[in-house]
This record gives sequence, C-alpha cells and structure tokens, in this order.
Amino acid sequence: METEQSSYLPVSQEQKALPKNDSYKNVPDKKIIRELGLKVTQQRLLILDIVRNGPNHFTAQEIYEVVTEKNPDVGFATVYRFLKKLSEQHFVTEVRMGGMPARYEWAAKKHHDHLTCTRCGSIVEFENQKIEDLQEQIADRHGFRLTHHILELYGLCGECQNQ
Amino acid sequence: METEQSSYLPVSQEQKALPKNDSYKNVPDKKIIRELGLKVTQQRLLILDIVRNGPNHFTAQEIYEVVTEKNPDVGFATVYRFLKKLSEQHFVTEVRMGGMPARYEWAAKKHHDHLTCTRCGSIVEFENQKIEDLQEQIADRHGFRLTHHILELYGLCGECQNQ
DNA sequence: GATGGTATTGAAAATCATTATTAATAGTAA
DNA sequence: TTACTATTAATAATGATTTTCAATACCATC
Ligand SMILES: [Mn+2]
Ligand SMILES: [Mn+2]
Ligand SMILES: [Zn+2]
Ligand SMILES: [Zn+2]
Repeated sequence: METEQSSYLPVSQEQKALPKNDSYKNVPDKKIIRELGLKVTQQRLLILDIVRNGPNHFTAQEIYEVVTEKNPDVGFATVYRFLKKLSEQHFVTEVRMGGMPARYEWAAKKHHDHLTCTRCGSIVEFENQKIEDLQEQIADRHGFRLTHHILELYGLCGECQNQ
Repeated sequence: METEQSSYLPVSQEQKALPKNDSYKNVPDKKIIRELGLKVTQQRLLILDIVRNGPNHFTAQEIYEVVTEKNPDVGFATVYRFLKKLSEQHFVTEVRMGGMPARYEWAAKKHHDHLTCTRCGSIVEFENQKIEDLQEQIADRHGFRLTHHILELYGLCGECQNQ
C-alpha cells in the first residue's frame, strides 16, 4: 500500500454528487439544462431527450446518428460538447472499456455497475450495496471523501464459455 | 438489471490468468520474454527492466523516456508493442482513468485496486478481499466466469479537502 | 415584439494516444 | 557462419475527442 503522485492532471474536479436514485425522473429536460448553467437550445433538447429515453450505454457516435435523423444539421462536436458537460456534472456516466469509444448512460437513475463478456460484448448491470459500503470504508480509512467510482467486471458469459 | 448487446468487439479474449502473488519475483527478464513466446532483444530487456524495477503506474510515454536515456535508438512503437504483449498476457495491468493515456504496472505482484484523488492526482493502492469475493459471487450469480476487473475509487484526499 | 450582448453552434482543423506499414536489422537454430 | 524470420525504427495512418472560429441562436432588457 503506497501513495504516489501522478504527473497528469485530474480527470475532473467536480464534486457535486447527484442523488443515487432517479429523483430527476419527472424533471423536464429544460430544467436540467438550466441546472447545468447552460442555455436551452434545440440541439441540447434533442440530445438530452435521446440520452434520457433512448438506448442505454450509447457512444457519442450512436447518439449523433439518432440525433441527425430528427435534425440533420446538428454537429458532431455539439454532441461531444454536451455529453461532456453532462458527465462533468455526473448527469451521465462515462464508461470506458479498453481503448474503445466512451459509452454514456443517464446517471440520475439508480446507480449500478457492469459485468461485461469480453467475447460477445454482452453487458449485465448489477448493484451490490455491500461493495458500495466497503468502498466507503476504504476511502474513510485513507482520509478520502469519495465522489464516484468505476467497477467493471470482465469475463465470459455462460454461452461464451461453451464456445 | 438487464442484459444487452454491445455493437463493439471485445477488448481482449485473453483468459490465462497469472497467479495473484509475485511468483515471478526471481524469474529473470529473459525467461519471462521467452515465456511470452518472443525473442529476447535488447529493447525488450531494457523495457522489461524498467517495467519491473522502475516507478509504478507509468505511461508508455514515461517508459519511453526512461528507455531512451539508456539507449536513444529505441523506438516509441516498440515500447507500445511490447507493453501490449505484456498486458495481453496479464504480465502488466493496464489502468485507464478518463480519457488519459493508459498507465501500466507490473501485475505479477499482488493484486490491488486504486483510490485516486481527482484534484492532486495522488494514488493510494489498496486490497480488499471481501470485495474480491463479492465480485466472484456476482459473476457466479449471472453465470459468468471472471477474468479480470477494474475497481477505481475517485474522490478528494485529506489535504485536498482543505483546499 | 425588437435589439444587443454573449453563449452556442457547425464545420473543419488540430490533437493525442495508439496502431499499422515497411524496408532494414538482429536473434537464433542449424 | 549462414539463412530464415521475428523484430525494429521511423513514419504514416487511424480513430476518438477537442479546439478553433466565424456565423447564429438564446434571452434579458427594453
Ligand atoms: Mn449501465
Ligand atoms: Mn497500482
Ligand atoms: Zn459472451
Ligand atoms: Zn488530493
């Protein structure tokens, strides 16, 4: 057990944690955008709608494709910019496995972690309160105050174990 | 709790797990390189020496800089290539936080996870057998056989909590 | 409802980490 | 040594994400 200094800048200095349950379920998109300190634009409304109601675990590219079906003039950079804002404020969670494009998911819903099959790519979401508690204990023990964590389990799913 | 399909290919299909303790402590670099099924080259010896005996949690860039101090003719791509081989066979662990360059560490030593301060970048290593066990239980419950996992805790260290 | 200041945008270029290509070189079995 | 390949350095290519910047859309104020 050791402590050392990284020569890189921190990922994010965000500290404001979002409630772990989906207390935002009935909050309209506009309100959420304002809560981020941003102006309400057509692009952001479009993107946020898909982020909240579309498929889970999407990439920026995937979001972009759905967005442009409804409005072909939305730029790729805008999707990236807004996803970044959302993840900085923990409204979406950024999941990165390996060197692949980041995947995002609406985070205001109940917290969970992921169990991923490295062969077929299937993803199981799970929640385990004991692990969450143990994480807090570990942080306490080292004088840290936790803001977030990444727990990703990798292995082979049942099917893939039989080739 | 849901299962879904990712449209991306898996990160790695490696399954061979390395013993969790440092059973390689007294194994010479040459032997390890041969065990990887690779030829023993000056470059690989140089790189492996630094990986095993140099600072922990290094980036490919950092390794490269140290390597070139001893032999300025070693190429950057060679460092990447060899680190990749090592991580494919689980001799080194690849740690990615956010979108930053991957960090590597010699993995034949005891397994552990990380607690990182998002403000100053300090890293605490920890190990928690209860969490490890719970992870196995979760995998079992879903019919998975685990190969590896990522557990990274983020927060503010004691010092950074007081600005 | 019009206006003006400023945040936001799309398009494109830039960046950054990582990988692929390729002709030259070095490791190794015989 | 020799001969056969794997490996290498250099460089180009890739792919995701970010930045730049001039044009445009919000929205507070009139
Ligand atoms: Mn999820
Ligand atoms: Mn470590
Ligand atoms: Zn599978
Ligand atoms: Zn700190």
